[in-house]
Amino acid sequence: MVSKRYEMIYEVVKRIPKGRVATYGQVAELAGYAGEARQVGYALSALGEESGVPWQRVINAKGEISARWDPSCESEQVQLLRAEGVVVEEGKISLEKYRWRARG
DNA sequence: GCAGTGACTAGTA
DNA sequence: ATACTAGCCACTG
Repeated sequence: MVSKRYEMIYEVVKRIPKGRVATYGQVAELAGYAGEARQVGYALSALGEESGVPWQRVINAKGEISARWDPSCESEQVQLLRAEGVVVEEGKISLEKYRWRARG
């Protein structure tokens, strides 16, 4: 069973529209846990592929995909993002173009 | 409660 | 521009 904070983070991640991305800090802030960017990544690490959470839409402040225990997931995340229309170049994403805005 | 760890971020060189 | 360092706060043992 995950912590309540994790569920809040998952809810925010699920709110990220298709073809958009958000940074860890942004997700944390929207979830009401500003400054806990690390916890966002930590929470996503506890996710499963069947969790229904679009974890691939969450990237770091540099627009890059943070490495996990398995580096192969990096390429997989890129494929998922590209499938949604997000252009990924050299493993980086233009935050200025694809960053999600909760305000609409 | 203490110590170690982490899918981060911002600052400095 | 890249590389390194410090700060951050919650989870785990």
